Amino acid sequence: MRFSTRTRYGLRFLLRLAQQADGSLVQLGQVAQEENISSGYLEQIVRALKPLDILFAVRGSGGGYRLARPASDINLEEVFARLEGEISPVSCLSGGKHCERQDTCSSRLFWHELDEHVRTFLRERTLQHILDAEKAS
Amino acid sequence: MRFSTRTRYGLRFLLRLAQQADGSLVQLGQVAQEENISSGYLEQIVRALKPLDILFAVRGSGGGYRLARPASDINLEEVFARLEGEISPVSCLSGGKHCERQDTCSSRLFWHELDEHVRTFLRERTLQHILDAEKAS
DNA sequence: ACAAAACATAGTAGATGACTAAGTTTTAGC
DNA sequence: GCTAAAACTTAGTCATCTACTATGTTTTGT
Repeated sequence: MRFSTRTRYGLRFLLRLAQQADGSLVQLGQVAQEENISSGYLEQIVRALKPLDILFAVRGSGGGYRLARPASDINLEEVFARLEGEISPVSCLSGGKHCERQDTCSSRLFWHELDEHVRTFLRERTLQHILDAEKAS
Repeated sequence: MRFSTRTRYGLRFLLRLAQQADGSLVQLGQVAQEENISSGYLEQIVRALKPLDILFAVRGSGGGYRLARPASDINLEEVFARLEGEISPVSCLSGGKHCERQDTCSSRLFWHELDEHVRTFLRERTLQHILDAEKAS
């Protein structure tokens, strides 16, 4: 049940942007250096996040990224679903896939509950929550 | 965050044993056939569960498996930890591994919370719970 | 003795994860 | 306009892991 580096790096990147309370631009290359992540790899990850409309990018020299929405308005379910591909613990819960064992499967309900449990946790947590928790500790 | 077939098949096998309310023996080959799982693969999985002392095996002709403890006494955390290898969502939470970013890592606390959230869910759920939930639906 | 079961190890093909390489496009500053 | 710095994009690669298969050995009821 391990999350990929994609998700971990992506989260770190977003947190880095969220830390700029003034909404100033942050360059991807700088984050990559600070966090010891290959910048090429991080670019792929950031690209995967673009369709979510949580990033605002300025191209060209002097450009960079900032959050397109307040950190308190970006929950982790959407982010994770995008980066991880699928959050569901088992494939029979996702997409339109139909499992022929569906009717007799005694564990299906359990997987569904676990799925909901994790989703709810992620949905209720925003980037701002993580920042606040960090400060509090 | 997908669970492997190891865990899914292992869970199905245990549920199959739990269904024998009278504690009668169930053969691995039979379960493999019923559930459409390769018996060789299922054997590996079952072997991984042995150190947990939740299985009682009778060898030789006419042999089979049954649960060594009541289904209500087998929680899913121990089972999953065994089959999945590690439940933790990120490696810096598991084992003695030390992450050099530990002190400055703003997401570490979050990962820890998520880890605990899932573990608690699994710990509070037993094989019996799953059977009961199935009957109720 | 034989068959049926549990027990055990090694090997393998395909998928996936985690990147690297090699570009193109946009824009600020000179 | 030229240059440099940044965002943007695609394709390829290497190693690890998943999900098996193959091939046994050992135990035990009949």
